[in-house]
Amino acid sequence: MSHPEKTPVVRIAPSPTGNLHIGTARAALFNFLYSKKHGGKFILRIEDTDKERNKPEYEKNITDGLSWLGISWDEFYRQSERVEIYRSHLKKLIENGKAYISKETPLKEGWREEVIRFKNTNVKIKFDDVIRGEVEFDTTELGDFVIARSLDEPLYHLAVAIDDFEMGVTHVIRGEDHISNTPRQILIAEALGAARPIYAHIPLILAPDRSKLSKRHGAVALTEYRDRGYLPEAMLNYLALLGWNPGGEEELFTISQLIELFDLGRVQKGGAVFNIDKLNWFNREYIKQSPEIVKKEIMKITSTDISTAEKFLPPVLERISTLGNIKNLFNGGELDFLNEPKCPKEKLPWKGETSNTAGKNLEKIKALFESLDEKRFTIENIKAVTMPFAESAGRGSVLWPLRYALTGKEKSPDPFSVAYILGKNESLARIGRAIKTLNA
RNA sequence: GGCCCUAUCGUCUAACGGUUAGGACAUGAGCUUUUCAAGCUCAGAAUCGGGGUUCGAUUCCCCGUAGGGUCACCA
Repeated sequence: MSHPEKTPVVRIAPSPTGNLHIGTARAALFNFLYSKKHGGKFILRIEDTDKERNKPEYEKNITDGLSWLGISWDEFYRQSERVEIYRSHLKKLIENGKAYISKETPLKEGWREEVIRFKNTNVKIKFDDVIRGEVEFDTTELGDFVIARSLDEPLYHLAVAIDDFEMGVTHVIRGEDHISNTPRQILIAEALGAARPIYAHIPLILAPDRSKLSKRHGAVALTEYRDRGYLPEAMLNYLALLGWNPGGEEELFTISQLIELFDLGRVQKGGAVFNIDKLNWFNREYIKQSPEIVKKEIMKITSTDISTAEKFLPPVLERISTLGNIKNLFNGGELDFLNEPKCPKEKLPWKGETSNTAGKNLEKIKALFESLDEKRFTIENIKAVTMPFAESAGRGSVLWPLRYALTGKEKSPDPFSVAYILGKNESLARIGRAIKTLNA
């Protein structure tokens, strides 16, 4: 199964009637991995035969999304630019008696009085699905289905069959929702005299309620995830492992490793629930490997310089699963302490202790901080000078007032990290103000 | 409803018919601890049911059951 006789030609065929769905993105990924692994060709074909519902911005969203993921295509087509090809095949089908012009009584508005129907031979169609094995349909129930509104207006099944034929597509790797379309397309392909491609129907991506993932379940557009601050490597890795896995216990893979390992035969049969927690985990893993991106984001949000961003990096990395989370951290979140904090007198002392104690402890800290020159004002050194005193006077008694004086927040990173980020002068200034408050 | 597909922890999944049914995410507990986050350790958690085949079924077959997909002059 993983040793095709000929060089594979695969394709992804989205229609520009909506943004790139993550299910389509995953289908594209499987096609891409398969073609790269076997030195084949990957075609992007925009299925825009429905003039009513197509929009150019959706096509852009599709190409943007694929490019973002790192999926590139070898050939690009638009069905709307291929009417001549469909027309000539259609004519031939009619001449051969495989299709015919049919007079109709329109049942719906917009329906034609004349369409082109496929002459169904009412046979049983059996095909071998790489993932599912043998699948059989009785095509009798399909009747003489409509394949075109007119010579210049082909419908989906016709356009697909002709294109797959003309483009030499060897493997059709697509979502399971297409499985019932397959017999129709096989029928048309046979009438065309085309070789039958190998089919592989991959399981659907499901919502938590196990229904087909759709907009009502939240974000389904790939670019939404991009915009929320997921990294393409994380998304790619997660999507690849949804419904497929290489067998071992490793889960983190680069795209080239995925190409190396990919095997259609190991694709799962059942649908896979899209689990945002797992995606977040992947994203955290990749964010940790991309500190430069995080630094830039910090600089943008806090409008500070590179050295401050650098100092913020560790606490930020500990707290985010997406780039989008960074903003919250600095806007009212745990790292929002760059501006001068308001420290009410009653909040400064540790549990059940007096302002007097808090004030005295802060005085001592102040002296300890002053003993460090600016160059030596690092997390390690701050901790080294502070901890012995904190141990003797009581950790909470010393460290809570210190942390609160520096941040004015119930929740924040530890006081040593905060002091380091703020720097010696600012830290001393804040401690000084807190002492004043306590003495007032 | 017809047709088709599917079925291992809550989720993603591993296990050429022979394993104490493994891992990851999530969850819970403990450790650490000034708050928070992180980290570390541990724990709970699954083969849908019933029949076969077999010395032996998660694995193969059949029947149920459940879930999903699809039934356009959309793709």
